[in-house]
Amino acid sequence: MQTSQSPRSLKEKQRQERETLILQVAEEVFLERGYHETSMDEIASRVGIAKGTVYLHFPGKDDLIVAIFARDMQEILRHLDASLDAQSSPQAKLEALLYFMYAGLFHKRTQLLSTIYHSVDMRRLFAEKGNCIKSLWESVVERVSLLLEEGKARGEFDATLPTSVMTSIFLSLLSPKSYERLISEDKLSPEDIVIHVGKIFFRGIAAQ
Amino acid sequence: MQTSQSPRSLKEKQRQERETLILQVAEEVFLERGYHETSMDEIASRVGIAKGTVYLHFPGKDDLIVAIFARDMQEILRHLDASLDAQSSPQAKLEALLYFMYAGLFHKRTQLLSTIYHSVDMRRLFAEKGNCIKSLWESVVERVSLLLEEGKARGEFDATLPTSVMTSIFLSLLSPKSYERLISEDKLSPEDIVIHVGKIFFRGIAAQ
Amino acid sequence: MQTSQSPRSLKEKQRQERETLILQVAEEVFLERGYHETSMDEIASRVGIAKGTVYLHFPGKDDLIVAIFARDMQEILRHLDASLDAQSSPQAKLEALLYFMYAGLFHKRTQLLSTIYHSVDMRRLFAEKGNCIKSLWESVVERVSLLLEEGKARGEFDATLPTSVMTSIFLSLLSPKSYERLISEDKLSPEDIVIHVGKIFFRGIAAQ
Amino acid sequence: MQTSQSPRSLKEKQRQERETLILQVAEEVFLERGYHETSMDEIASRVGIAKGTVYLHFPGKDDLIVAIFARDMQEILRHLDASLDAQSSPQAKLEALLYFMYAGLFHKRTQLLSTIYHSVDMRRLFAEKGNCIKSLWESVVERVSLLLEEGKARGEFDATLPTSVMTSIFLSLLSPKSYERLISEDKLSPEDIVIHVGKIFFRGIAAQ
DNA sequence: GATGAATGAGAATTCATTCAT
DNA sequence: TATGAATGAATTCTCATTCAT
Repeated sequence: MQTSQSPRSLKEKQRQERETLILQVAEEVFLERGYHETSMDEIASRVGIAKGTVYLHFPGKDDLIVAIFARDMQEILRHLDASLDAQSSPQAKLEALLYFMYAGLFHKRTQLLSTIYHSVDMRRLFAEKGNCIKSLWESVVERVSLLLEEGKARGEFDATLPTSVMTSIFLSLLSPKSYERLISEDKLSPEDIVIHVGKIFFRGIAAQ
Repeated sequence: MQTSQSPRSLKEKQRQERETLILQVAEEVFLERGYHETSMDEIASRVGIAKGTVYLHFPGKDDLIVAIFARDMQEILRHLDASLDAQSSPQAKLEALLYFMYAGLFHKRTQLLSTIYHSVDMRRLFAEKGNCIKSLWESVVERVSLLLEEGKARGEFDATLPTSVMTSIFLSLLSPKSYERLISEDKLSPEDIVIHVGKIFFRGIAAQ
Repeated sequence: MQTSQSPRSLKEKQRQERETLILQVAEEVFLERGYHETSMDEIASRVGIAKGTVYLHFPGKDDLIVAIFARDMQEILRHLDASLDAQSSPQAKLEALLYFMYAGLFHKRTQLLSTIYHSVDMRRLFAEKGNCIKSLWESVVERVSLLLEEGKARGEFDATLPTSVMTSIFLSLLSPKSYERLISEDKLSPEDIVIHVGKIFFRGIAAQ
Repeated sequence: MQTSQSPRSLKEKQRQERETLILQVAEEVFLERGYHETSMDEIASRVGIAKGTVYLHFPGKDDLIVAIFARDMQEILRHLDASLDAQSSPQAKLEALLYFMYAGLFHKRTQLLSTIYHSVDMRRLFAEKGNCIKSLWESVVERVSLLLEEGKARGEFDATLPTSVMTSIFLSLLSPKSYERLISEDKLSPEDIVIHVGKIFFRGIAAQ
C-alpha cells in the first residue's frame, strides 16, 4: 500500500517543487521584462526545462501569471493573518504590512504586483481568468479596511474620513516603483522610507 | 500674398488637426486595451483612416505613444506653470495640481500616464526613445519638490521629513486607478476624493 | 497659328526635358541602390518633383526602367551605326564598341544594363512589358553578329567557331562589374583594361 | 549506449536533411523568381512546411540567401581542390572548372550565383552580412589566379598579360545567362559551348 | 512525463499607385 | 498640370500553443 502511494506522493511532491520553481522564475522574468516582452521560451529555458513542460503545469501564459498573482496574494494574506493574531494596535499591524510589502523579502514581488495591477491589459485578463485573484484581493482590501475601522473605533484614526478613501491611499502607498528614485538617488534605505511613509500616512489619518 | 501662404498654412492646419485626432484616439485605445493589445490597425480604423496614414504622422508605434506622453506632460507643465503664477500658498498649488490630474478633464489622461508609468516595458521604451519625456517628467518632479520646499520654508510643512519622500508620496497619490472603486462602489465624486486625499496628505506633512 | 503652336511645342519641349531628367536621375538611383531598393519617392525627390509627377510621365515603376533601357539601347545602336559608317575593319568596329561600352561616358550605364540584364526578375519584366527592349537588343546582337561574320568572311576571324558563341562571349565581356576590382585593387585604367580584354578576345577568335 | 546517442544524432540528421531541403527549394525559387520577388511564404509552402519553420533554421531571409551562397561556394571550392589534386596542366584544371560550373550539375546554381553576383543590392547585402561569402569567393579567385600564374610560369600562357585581367575574363565567362540563347536558339549543347568558350579563352591568353 | 520541432494567426511596417485639390 | 496625402495589399518576422516521439 505504501509502495503504491509513496511513489505517487513522491511524484506529486516533485511536481509541486517544479511548479513552484516555474512560478519563481516566471515572476522574476516578468518583473525584469514585463509580461508581453517575456516569451514562454525564455521562462522555460531559465528554469532549465522545455517549453512544453511549462504547459504541463499551466495551461497558458495567462494562467501562469494568474497563478503567480494568486500565490503572492495568498502569501500576503498569510502574513496579514499572522500579524492580526499578534496582539497589537491596528496601526502597528498596518505598519507591519507596509514593511512586509515594501522593505522585507516581499519587496520584489510587490513591485510585480503593483506593476501589473496598474496595467489595463492585466486587469482585463484578471477580470476574465482570475476570479480567484479578485476575491483574494478583496480579502486583502477587506482586512485593511477592518483594521482602519478598528482604529477609528479605538479613537486612534480620524472617524470623519471615509474608510474607503483611507484604504485606497494606504494601498497606493504600496507601489515601490515610486520609491525607486529615493533609493537610487537619495540613498535612503527601504527601512527609512517605510518609516517616513508610515509617519505621513498615520499622521494624515490620525484623530484630531 | 495670402493666396501663396494660405494653402500652405491650410494644409499645415489640416495636418495638425489630423495628428491631434490620431493622438486623441490612440490615447483612448491605449487606455482601453493597453499598449501591447492595441494594433496600429485598430487605431487607424477607429480614427477612420488607413493604417498607412498613421505612419505618415508617426514613424512607428513607439513614437506614437511617446508623442502622447510628451503632449500630456507638456499640458501638465503648462497647467503647473499657470497655477504657480496665481498667487497662493504652496499647498493651494499642490491641491490645484491634484485636482487637475485627477478630478478635472485630465482624469483619463492621468490614468494612461500612471498605467504606463508603472509598466516595465514602457519604462524601458522611454529610456530608449523618450529622452524628451524623461526631462519633461523631471520638470514636473522638480516643480513639486520646490513647492514642498517652499512650504517647509514657510513653516507650513514638516521640515524634518525628507522632501524627496514627500514628493514621491504626492506623486503616487496621482494614480486614479486606485480610486476607481471609490467612484464605482462607494459612490464618491472625484471632487470628494480629491478633498479627502488632499486632507490626509497635507495633514500628514503638516508642521507639528 | 504660330502662337497656338509655339506654346504647344514649348510645353512639349519642357515635357521632354523633364522626362529626360527623370530618366537620368532614375538611372543613377537604380544603379546605386538597385531596382527593388529604390522607391519612387526617392527618384522624385532627387529630381526635385513630386511623386505624382513621375506618374504623369511614366505609368509605373516598371515602365520607368523599361524606358531607361530603351533609351540606353537606342544610344548604343546609334553609336554602333555611327561606327559602322566609319570605314574600318570589323575588329576596329567591335573594339570601338567595347571602348564605348566600357571606358567611355557610357561606362555607368553599361553597369546598369549588365546589372539588370543578369537579374531574373528584370528579365521577366522585360518579357512582359518590354517588347521594344527585346527587339532593340536583338538589333545590337545582330549587328555584332554581322560584324563577326564579316570578319570571318575577310579571313580575319576563325571561321570554324560558331558566330553565336563568339557573339555571346563578346557580349559577356561587356559587364563592367567584373572589372571593378581591376580598377580599385590593381590600379588599372579602364583604357588599359579594354585593351587587354580586346587583345585576349581577338586573339582568341583570330583565324589561325 | 547506442540508444542514448541514436536519438540525438537521428534528430540532428533529420534537422540537417530539412535544412538542406529548404536550401534546395529556396535556391530554386530564388532562381525562378529572383530574391525580391520571392516571399518566405512561397519558399515555405513549396517545401511543404509552415513559414515559421523556415525561421527555425534561418534567422531571416538574408541569412537564407547567404547560406545558399556559402554552400555553393564551398562546393565550388571542394571541386576546385579536387581538380587541383588531379595531376594535369593548369589549362586542364581551368577547363574542368569551366565545365563544372557551366555544363555539369552545377549549371543551375551557377546561374543563381552569377545572377546575384551582378545585382547591386545583393552585393550590399553580402558586404554587410556575408563576411564568409566574401572570403570564400576570394579563395576561388585566388585559386584561379594561381593557376593562371602557374600557366605563365610554364610558358603556356602569355606572361605579358596581367593575371588579374585574365582572371576577371575567365570569371566573367562563367555566367551561363549569356549562353542561354545558344542552347535555346542555336541548339548547341552545353558541352559544345564549353569547348568553344574554352578554346577562345585559352587561345586568347596563349603564349605567342 | 518530458521534449522541442512545427504551426499559423497576428502584428508592424513599407511603398507603388491613385486622386482630390 | 503638379502635388503629396491617403490607401491597402503584401511582406517579414514573432511566439503562444500543440503534439508526435
